[in-house]
Amino acid sequence: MFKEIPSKVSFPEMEEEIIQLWKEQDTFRKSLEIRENDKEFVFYDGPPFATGLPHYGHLLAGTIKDIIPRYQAMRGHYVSRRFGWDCHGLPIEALAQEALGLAGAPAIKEAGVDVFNEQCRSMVTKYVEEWEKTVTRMGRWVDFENDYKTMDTPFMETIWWVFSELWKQDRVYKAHRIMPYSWKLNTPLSNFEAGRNYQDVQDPAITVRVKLLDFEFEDAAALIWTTTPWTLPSNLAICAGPDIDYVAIKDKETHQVFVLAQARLSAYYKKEEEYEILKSYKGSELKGLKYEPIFDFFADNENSFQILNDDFVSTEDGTGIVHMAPAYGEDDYRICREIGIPLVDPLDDDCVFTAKVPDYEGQFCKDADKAIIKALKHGGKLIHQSTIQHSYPFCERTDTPLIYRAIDAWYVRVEDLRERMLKNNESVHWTPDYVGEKRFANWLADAKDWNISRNRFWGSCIPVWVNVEDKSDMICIDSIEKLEELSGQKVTDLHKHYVDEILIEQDGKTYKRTPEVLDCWFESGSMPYAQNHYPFENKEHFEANFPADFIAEGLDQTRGWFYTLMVLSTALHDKPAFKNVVVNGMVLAEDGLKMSKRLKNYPDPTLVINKYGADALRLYMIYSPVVRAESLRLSEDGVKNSLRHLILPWWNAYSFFITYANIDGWTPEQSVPERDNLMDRWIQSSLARLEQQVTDAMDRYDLQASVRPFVAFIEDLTNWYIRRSRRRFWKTEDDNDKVQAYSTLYDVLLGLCKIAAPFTPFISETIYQNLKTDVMPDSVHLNDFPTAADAKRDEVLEGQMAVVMSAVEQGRTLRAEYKLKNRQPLAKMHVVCDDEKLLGNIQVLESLISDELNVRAVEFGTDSSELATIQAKPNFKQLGPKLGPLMKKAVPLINSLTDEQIAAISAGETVPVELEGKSVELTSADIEIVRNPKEGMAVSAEGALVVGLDTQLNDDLIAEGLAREFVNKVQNLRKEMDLEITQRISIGFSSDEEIETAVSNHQNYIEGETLAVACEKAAVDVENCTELDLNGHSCSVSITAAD
RNA sequence: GGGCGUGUAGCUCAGUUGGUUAGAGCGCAUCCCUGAUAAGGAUGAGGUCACAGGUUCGACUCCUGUCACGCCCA
Repeated sequence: MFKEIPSKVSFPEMEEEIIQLWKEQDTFRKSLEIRENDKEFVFYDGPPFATGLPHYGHLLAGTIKDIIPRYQAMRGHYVSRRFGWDCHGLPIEALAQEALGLAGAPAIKEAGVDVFNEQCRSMVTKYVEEWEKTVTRMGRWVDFENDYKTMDTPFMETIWWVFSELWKQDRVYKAHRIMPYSWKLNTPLSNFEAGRNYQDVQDPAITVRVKLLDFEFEDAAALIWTTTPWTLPSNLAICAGPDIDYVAIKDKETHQVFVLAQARLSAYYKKEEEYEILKSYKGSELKGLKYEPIFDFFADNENSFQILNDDFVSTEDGTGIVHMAPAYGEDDYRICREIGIPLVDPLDDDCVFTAKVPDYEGQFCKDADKAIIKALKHGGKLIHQSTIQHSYPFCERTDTPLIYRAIDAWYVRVEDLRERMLKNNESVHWTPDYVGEKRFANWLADAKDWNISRNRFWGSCIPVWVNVEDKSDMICIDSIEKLEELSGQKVTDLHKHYVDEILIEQDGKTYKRTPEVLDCWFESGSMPYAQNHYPFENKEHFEANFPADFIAEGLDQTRGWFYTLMVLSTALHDKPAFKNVVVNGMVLAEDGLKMSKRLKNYPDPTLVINKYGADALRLYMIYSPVVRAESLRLSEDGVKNSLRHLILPWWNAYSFFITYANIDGWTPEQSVPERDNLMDRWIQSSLARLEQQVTDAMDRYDLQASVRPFVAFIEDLTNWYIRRSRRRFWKTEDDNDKVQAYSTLYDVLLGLCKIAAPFTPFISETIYQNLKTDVMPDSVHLNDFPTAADAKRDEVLEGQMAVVMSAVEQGRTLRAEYKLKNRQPLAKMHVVCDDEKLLGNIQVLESLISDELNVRAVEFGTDSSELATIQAKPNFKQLGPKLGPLMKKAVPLINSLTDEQIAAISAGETVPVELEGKSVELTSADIEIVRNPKEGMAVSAEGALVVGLDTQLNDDLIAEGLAREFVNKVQNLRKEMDLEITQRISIGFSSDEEIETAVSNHQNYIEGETLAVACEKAAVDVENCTELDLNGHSCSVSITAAD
């Protein structure tokens, strides 16, 4: 006996039970153990920041990261799945700052880096429990016990090793980075922090003339515009856009010659009469022109004081020529660095001018604006002066304006790796392909050196110790052992507050660690090595299992994890770090906007799971374009739909099986291998097809395509196989056919569980648990994925069935059209097809058609002329290339071919047609024959198949129709009375003569269908009788249970 | 501003190497069936395939441009 299925099933509750079962039986661990000696399928988990609760993006990625490993495990691989936690970086620092009430870097330093870092450490695990709960609830199998944390000492030690490898390759260098800087706090801020306090301010906006040297016009000057006059003493270049149009003009009032962008003329002159255009230039033509330094503090600076070109220049404001002070602007820095202009920074830590600029020494930079403007005016260099109101970032803590300036930074040289990275990327299989071939490849082709240092606290430290006397003298540490050896101290923790205390004394020199920590992307990119503590441990295992077979993350990781993995694996091993990658798109709210806690525009994930179940949510997400990097508008209705559309029908099929198997006492031991019934062979073939389709798609990592065939299969199973086979399970005699039916449905349901197991692990398990025998593995997930599909497929039979289904569909359409309800039997149906072979195929399945459409006989034939007319249509695909431009003329000719001509062509003859004086021979391949039902007949035509219904009714048919009507009403009454399916009854009825005759003529049928021991004309018992309407005849019926 | 992607029915999405009647589900309407019952089935209405050009005998599909949206970068 199978376990009875409760009449009301709650999928979420069922899932909770399965989670409990897996926990008790330790199924995940078992699934690993049974594969221990098999080939590894290597999966890397990209570590999430656990600074909040998981959202749909995580659930989606988690589902993908579950399905593929589950599938690969069932395909016979050992798939270890270690969860990863990203512990370092700003998100967690922000939480710690909040908890400690510290508003910025100086406050942290003041409170003590040790206090702060320990706070971070204690908070990392804050959400771990919730994460584990949700991830587990989604059905994801992942190892939380052997997880890796980026803050673990072994992990951090490997980070040092990775860094040292780059160092050895001379790939690490120090340069600058332009960052927002708080002069009040003496510290750089992250761009993230700077973005949180914008204020509207007024700044001076001045236009300055820069005297051009050796220009074709005398006394000519380029005009530049700036809102930061204090950066002008540090001006080292000016920049024009290469494609922007510039003009040299003569100011009619001052007779001076100015160069500026043509598009900006109107900003400086109200009328065209005020100037004369001398000549036009492209920005590229101005490139290289020298000019006289605005101030002479740095007049000797290398390569300086020339016009440069860059695309960043716009003509939206200013003059179209941009002043460059490389120490104070990101573009300035980048462009000047490319050309080899060393930066100058005459400000001290407080942003006060130093002696390098003696005129303004001691003045705070912004306060010097006035004096600088005055000096410019004095020197005749100021052309225009105004003020501008704009929004500008301020320091959160001190409410003082931030200064963008060059900060010391560490870089990894990446630009020379571009070609190797591109080559390595070619061997990666991306899903979808364009992300790798276009998006990622483009990004690699233009890769910039990677800034890996952060002026923060909670992170892996840059393992470089610098000679306090000579900053160019540095020692790179590659292991704990080495640091202990050089410092003579025991090293227990690699965080900043520990290692900063460690000094190295060597040859009488003292070395102190550089204060920066590493970008946490450096850690995620090092994860393949660091999670294994490579090369300190697991050396062989790592090397045998690198790169990973599979990773999966969101599209936003193109420049994140995917990139850093590629940079480091290319630098260290000249290989990609992963062979296959699935890129998912973003999950949006139903309104197409980002999900927002504030707007509450999305349903809480937990609520959705508890309402519809994780399987439904998994299916919904996977069966959508979001697994192909497109965005998904998540809708609760969609989740509901996947439940109703796939899970419920599947469950109903299973429930049907259990109900009848238990009634008949059928058990798997009674299973037989024979399949005499074509329906049985057909559904097994369908299952085999499903198996093939899913395997194909999964091997391509195409998840959406893996789910799609389930829809068709569930349809086949429920709406054709079971519906058409129900009677085989109901019939009372326990014959061979019935046993085969049970055997088939059992096999199919069991097979379906296995194929669906990676996608819907819960319902698959639930059904499996009830179906499995003692000799089968304890869990569906411990099975091998079915792969014997080829043997079970019968494509001929599948084709036959498709035609039968088409015939039935046409019959249904005709019944609907002629308002003949299915309970009314019809005498005859015509199925006509001039393809005898095809017809023969259908004929085999005659009973399916007659049964389904409730017709007494099906007449098969090859001559459709009585039912339909035929017409020829051109076969465009065939004729198009043959006729070319004559095609249009040929269409009406072919449409009007006579029946005789069509018959001749289809008989294999060729028929000549006149086209523009040319004769064209039409062959059977050139035309398609279309059949049109004759008017006034119940006929339908589709392709080669013509179906006709005999709509004539006689007394006999009407009587049978009434009997069926009678059965239907009685069955409804049984249900209303809540009778057991197997309960026997007695029927008493009273009605007119026609009904009486109908009932008595079909008494056996009625009693058989309704499980009645008697069905007799009886006096009406007013108490227990129900008044029925049988096709217009009234009838009183009373039903009583018969022992 | 740049790279990539997306735009097909009211909604969510399919649509094979270009072939003339562009499909499915949901929703809606009408009907059917009900011993699978949180069911199931059929039929119908609903589309200038974002827009504009081009290539072609023929374009949802290929090319160019425009617009809208998304992701990343600047």
